[in-house]
Amino acid sequence: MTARERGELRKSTIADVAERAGVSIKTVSRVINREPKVRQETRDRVERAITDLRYRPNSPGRMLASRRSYNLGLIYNANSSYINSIQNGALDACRSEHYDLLIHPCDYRSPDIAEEIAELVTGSKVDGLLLVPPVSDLPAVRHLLDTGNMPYVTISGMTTASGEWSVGTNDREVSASMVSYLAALGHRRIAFVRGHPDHKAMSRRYQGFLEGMQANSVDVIDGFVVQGENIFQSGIDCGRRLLQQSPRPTAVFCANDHMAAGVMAIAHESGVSLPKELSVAGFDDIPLAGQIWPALTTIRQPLREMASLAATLLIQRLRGNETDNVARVVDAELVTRASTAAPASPD
Amino acid sequence: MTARERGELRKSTIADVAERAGVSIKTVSRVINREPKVRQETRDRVERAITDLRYRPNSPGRMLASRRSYNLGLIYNANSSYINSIQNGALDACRSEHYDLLIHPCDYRSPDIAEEIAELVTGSKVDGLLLVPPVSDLPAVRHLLDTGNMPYVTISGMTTASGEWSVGTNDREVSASMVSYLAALGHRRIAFVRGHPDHKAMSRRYQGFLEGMQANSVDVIDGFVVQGENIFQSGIDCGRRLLQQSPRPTAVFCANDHMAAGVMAIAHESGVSLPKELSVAGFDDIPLAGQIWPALTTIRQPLREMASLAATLLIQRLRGNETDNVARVVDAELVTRASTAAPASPD
DNA sequence: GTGAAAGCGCTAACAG
DNA sequence: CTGTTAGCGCTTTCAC
Repeated sequence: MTARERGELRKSTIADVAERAGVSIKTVSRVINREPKVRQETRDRVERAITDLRYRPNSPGRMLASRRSYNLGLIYNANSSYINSIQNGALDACRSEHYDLLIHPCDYRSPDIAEEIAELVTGSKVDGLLLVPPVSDLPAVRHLLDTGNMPYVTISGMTTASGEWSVGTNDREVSASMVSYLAALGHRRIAFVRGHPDHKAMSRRYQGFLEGMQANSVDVIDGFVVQGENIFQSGIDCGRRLLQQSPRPTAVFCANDHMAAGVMAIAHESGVSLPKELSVAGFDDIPLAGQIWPALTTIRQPLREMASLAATLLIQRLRGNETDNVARVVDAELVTRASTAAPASPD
Repeated sequence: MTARERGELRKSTIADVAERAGVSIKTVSRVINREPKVRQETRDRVERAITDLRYRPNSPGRMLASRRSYNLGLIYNANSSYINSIQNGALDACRSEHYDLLIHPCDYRSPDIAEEIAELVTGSKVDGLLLVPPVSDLPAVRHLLDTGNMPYVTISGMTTASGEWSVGTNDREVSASMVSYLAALGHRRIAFVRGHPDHKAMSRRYQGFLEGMQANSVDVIDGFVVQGENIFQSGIDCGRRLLQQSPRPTAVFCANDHMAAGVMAIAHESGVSLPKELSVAGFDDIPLAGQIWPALTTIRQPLREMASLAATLLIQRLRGNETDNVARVVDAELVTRASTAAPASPD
């Protein structure tokens, strides 16, 4: 009678299982790890013992012996509002590959951020890293990734460094297509609210705006491009500045949804009717976009899918399945809702 | 010359540090773990060696030997929209106590959810659990917690079981005070949108609504209490039903902010002006609440603080600092914004 | 197919 | 205050 059967608290170990099944611990290990070379009859016997004893492999023991944690580390800036989707995507992949996710928010202005990240890998808490901007764009972090010999994949990062493992999206192209959409509605006075300068993706969106304007032969008007900071309040501020222009823009394209919500709030407050007098468009398609009124036309950045793909790539990398194409791009798509319409009085 | 100094990839171990500092590995261990009884001079020497060798303690080694993971597991339902605040709160506490957070979303309808959770603890991946409803309210999970001998703290859960480690909030009382606030504005036709029946906290909010109505001698009107499901769309549905009543309610109190946003959207769409013709109030104070227009009057549920407290309690529990008062309550507070006002034509 | 032996890197218990 | 010894529970290596 084992300790377990006597109702004692001691967890059963691989040795208990081996004894009960009448095999060696190595064989139990093989069964646990789904190794092929075990006779079916033996496998069954071991599995029965495992069930009977309610055996569950001890994670630290396995980690120590195998030198793998089966954990991925998700590194992000502490107050990112996008982390939810990314996390969910990463979890989607982890779940199917039997990995766990250790989340590690950090202050991207902290001086020893690279040290902190390195410790996760060097201390064997995680096998690899998933990184999100702006943390992933920091020089110190770049240097760590380039030289530190640690498996990683970035999500939505700079995508400039060659050989970098990354998953990105087509910010620029799709931003241009938003401008085309607005132009097709008849807008000629189109404003743009730029995103935070520390986020490289934001510059790409601005580039896309410029390209779209040019492609549609719409002039970029002085004072119609304003600098925001990605948050709601800066949308309010930028919106106020834009509404003071005369003539006003008929459409505002914002580099993210939070700022678009701010622009809409100030428009409401100023008695500017949406979308009749002002069309507003955002970028990201956060949940808010569908829940404000009028519902926001935006661009769905497939963050969850991107993160899932990133985690899958990372796990492949950890397994040594080297792939040639390590920089992947997932397409974003235009989502038209009620916040955009033809301008009331086309030029 | 050590391997490290030769630029090799092998990570240095406690033995390397001991050798370099001229002490035993046990002394190095003491320094790492901040144990008191080490002479300052020795400590300095060890610390220098650690720096020189870029030594970082191997987590699995320490986990295996100490039988602790220094990880907390955060268990929540996969598509919870509140998890962000909770996660951040838990991380606040973890960070200062040198714990890491392993996140574990699950499908609360899954039959083997208890097994899944048990495995985290039994497999020594985490030392203790932080649980959020509805997962924490499931009978199978309750049973596991009651009998499984695993350290845990629930957040915002049932708070009925005595002896349960929990952090809750005063949903009922504060819901009543929202009614008092609306009544003080002059509202007499107050509607309520109930939350998802699987969430116990939602029933408490409804109870609070009823109590508030009674305390203010306001009648609960037939057809003014409707059943929602916590999500935006159900707010739209419930709002539509309420607006069809005649006379209409002058105020709608919703059991959460998502539903309040839905009510506001359908009001906008129906040309009902907010807050003049209809006041809307929510519960939770999610980021959305401040970003819709008009900004939503709601109740700030201090989820982040609650989670931080829960994690702190859990860590105390893991350290054996038994506390008498294991059920804590953190007060929620009324946040008045622009979505509520005196009714246009008081009865 | 299966097993025996040797660690993985650390801490616990105790000895000094 | 410091060191020695003996594992923690598993995988790895290699032998059979």
